[in-house]
Amino acid sequence: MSKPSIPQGTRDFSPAEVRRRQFIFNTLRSIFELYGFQPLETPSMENLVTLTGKYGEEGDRLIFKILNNGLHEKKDAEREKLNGEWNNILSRSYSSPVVTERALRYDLTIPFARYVVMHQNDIALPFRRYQMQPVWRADRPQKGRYREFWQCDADVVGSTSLINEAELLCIYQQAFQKLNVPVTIKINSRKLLAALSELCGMSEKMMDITIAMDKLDKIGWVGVANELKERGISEDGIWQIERVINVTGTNEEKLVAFSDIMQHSPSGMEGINELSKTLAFYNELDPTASFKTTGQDTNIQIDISLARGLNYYTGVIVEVVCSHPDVKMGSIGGGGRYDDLTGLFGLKGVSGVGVSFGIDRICDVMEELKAFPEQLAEGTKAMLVNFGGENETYALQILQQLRTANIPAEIYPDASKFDKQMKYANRRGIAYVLLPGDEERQKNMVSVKNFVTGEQKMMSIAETIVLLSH
RNA sequence: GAGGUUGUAGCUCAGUUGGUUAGAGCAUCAGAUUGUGGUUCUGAGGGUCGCGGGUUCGACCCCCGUCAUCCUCCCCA
Repeated sequence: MSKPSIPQGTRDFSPAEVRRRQFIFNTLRSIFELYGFQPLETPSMENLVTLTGKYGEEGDRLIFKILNNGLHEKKDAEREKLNGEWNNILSRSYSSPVVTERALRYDLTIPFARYVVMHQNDIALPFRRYQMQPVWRADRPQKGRYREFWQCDADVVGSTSLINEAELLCIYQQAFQKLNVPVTIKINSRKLLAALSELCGMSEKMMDITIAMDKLDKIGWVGVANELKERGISEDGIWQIERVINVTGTNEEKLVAFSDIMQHSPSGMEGINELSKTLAFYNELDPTASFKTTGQDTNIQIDISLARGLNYYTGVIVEVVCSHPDVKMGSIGGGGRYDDLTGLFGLKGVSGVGVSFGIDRICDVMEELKAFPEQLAEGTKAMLVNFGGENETYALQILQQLRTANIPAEIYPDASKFDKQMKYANRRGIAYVLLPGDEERQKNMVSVKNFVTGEQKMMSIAETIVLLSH
């Protein structure tokens, strides 16, 4: 009598929830297609070696590994070896191809890079693809964090043009506009972060600096300064960082201030130039232009404290957060430029840039904001009541005609009590109930009851089809 | 890896300082009503109170352990 359950961090989706999620998928798909991206799907599992080492130390630990099967066929000697390896795995963070050589995908970017390398002769560069599939992480679940969740990614590989960055910003902008979610799009460059760590005289501490700075929103400058200290950043370094963080104003003003501070850093100037060009391209393409009165008020903001976790980014990085004051949710999307992603798999010199939508969080946010359109509940339009006997046969004939006319319809499969059938139709929210009884059958008609208004009228099948067709 | 929350019927939850046979709403089934639902009334079934141990004359309640859950930190979408 044990109650059934599902694994931690996973969810069932009810019919209504699936419809809401599909609304998001459909919206994104249409935008991706509009911008010329092509669909791609990759397997749920990858070879473990494809994934390890790509997401940093923390990321590696969160990869779901798949136990090898077919082990019972092993010879005794191999089984003994297996036992040894198994104990190793249990005792520490260790993996062995004897025990596990596959893993569930952790994101869509690395499998995409793997795909590009494997199919480099088949694809025309630059290659633009979108991908909407679930990913898995062995994280501790909590609000807005799941072990199985969906990502929708759009990436371009084989082009270093910043037009790509600008287009991806447009995609973010247009998507969240269509989804009715107010957002702030933060933008930064890893090159600025690299320059900043040079400025501090500690290039090797770039990761420490960026991780600490990324918490600015949460713990404030004092908290960040403390963390920087703990991470071994010098007083002078902290002062340099404070100087940069204190820069405010419009994007243009920030870029001017940064170029003043970083004028002697080639990498810093490069980052500034990238951001400036990206924003210039964006202004030409801006899908929200017609909604704006001036160019001043933009939700795309340069944010020097933006870091992004994945360590393969090298250039422009972006992150999307919901800007509604009542919504407390981490980032709902992110992405950036990775100069040498495919290099990890042996294909040098192919630069890529991409963005990702975190569907599950977007769905949670839209739920909270009641941002879904009302009319998503379209399902069965008409239900035929089952009166049994000859009337049942008659009902099936009507049902077939309705479906031929492309009207979503169903019959109550059992000749149950009338009120039970009516209650069922009511609970399902079906718009029309059709009553094919003795009288109707003899006249070759059917009584049509509108379940919203309660009105009922007997009419021919042809008239019924006309009524239900819109 | 660290800290906290919760666990009682299929679901959502009450349950007094620790006291006899653990309750409600919804859902299910049956009936008032074999052609009229969303909104009526009546009745029925359904619980090893997460699991294990302890304290006690007596435990859903107190203590210890354990498992599950959700949340916070870390990290991330």
